[in-house]
Amino acid sequence: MTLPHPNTDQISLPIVLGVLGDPTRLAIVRYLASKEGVPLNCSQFLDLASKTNLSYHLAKLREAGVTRAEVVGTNRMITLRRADLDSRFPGLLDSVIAAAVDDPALPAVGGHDIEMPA
Amino acid sequence: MTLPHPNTDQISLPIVLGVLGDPTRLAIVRYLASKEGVPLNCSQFLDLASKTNLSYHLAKLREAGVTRAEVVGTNRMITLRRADLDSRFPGLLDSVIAAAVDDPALPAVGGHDIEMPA
DNA sequence: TCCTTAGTTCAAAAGTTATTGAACAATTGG
DNA sequence: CCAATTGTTCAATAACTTTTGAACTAAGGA
Repeated sequence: MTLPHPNTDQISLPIVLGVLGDPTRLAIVRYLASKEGVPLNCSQFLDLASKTNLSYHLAKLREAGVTRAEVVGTNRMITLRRADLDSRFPGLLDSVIAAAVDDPALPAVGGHDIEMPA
Repeated sequence: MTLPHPNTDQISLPIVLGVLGDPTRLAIVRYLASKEGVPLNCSQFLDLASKTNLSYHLAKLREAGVTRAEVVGTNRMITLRRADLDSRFPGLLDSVIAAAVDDPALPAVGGHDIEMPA
């Protein structure tokens, strides 16, 4: 069970820009960047949209080549395709993320802090 | 007769990305970047779309803060708002343009060379 | 003034994207 | 096996975007 992803050389500039031109998806990318290395499942993003709608936005990000989704049990572990994006469009992701970090208009993931189980 | 433009601090990241996520508009921006310093009028871009449609795309770019349009007689002289974009989103425009220059899928402005009057 | 050039505006049509809820599938833990 | 968890798919709808042609404005040159 693997999900379809474009190869690095198939990643399209206008498609990536179009996909990032949505506040929900930009918020997802910003959060992924802030947790780089930590694979996150889809439920992390339920602050941003309904489950169904997240499935849609996460599929857009994956199909554009911005994220990778690995199936682990019933979870999809989502990561940024940073190395692929950096090699395809040098500097682009860094500048987008830097700008997104400073954007107060973007919705936030996890307004309340992560709870540790007791 | 001046056209409405956002202030630098009103330029929105998702709106800019969304506006650039269109091959016609990305081709316009790429061409403007290749002719930086030279103000171009709208007719330069008629290779890319009909006059009416260009008016629409150029308005989108202007309203997003990507370009500036100055009214000179019956012409609108279009320039990239590079300094404003660089200050608002450092590195973003450079990386987008660098990637766009290498993108063979984008439509070209002026497939034939500019004709000098005899 | 009349004609041309440059570009806009408007309304309609076509196309695309986002959002929803209900139903579904697959894995895991009890 | 059963129930819960995780996420997808589907069809419908709503909302937005793109494209078009016809009509228009405004400036400039003959």
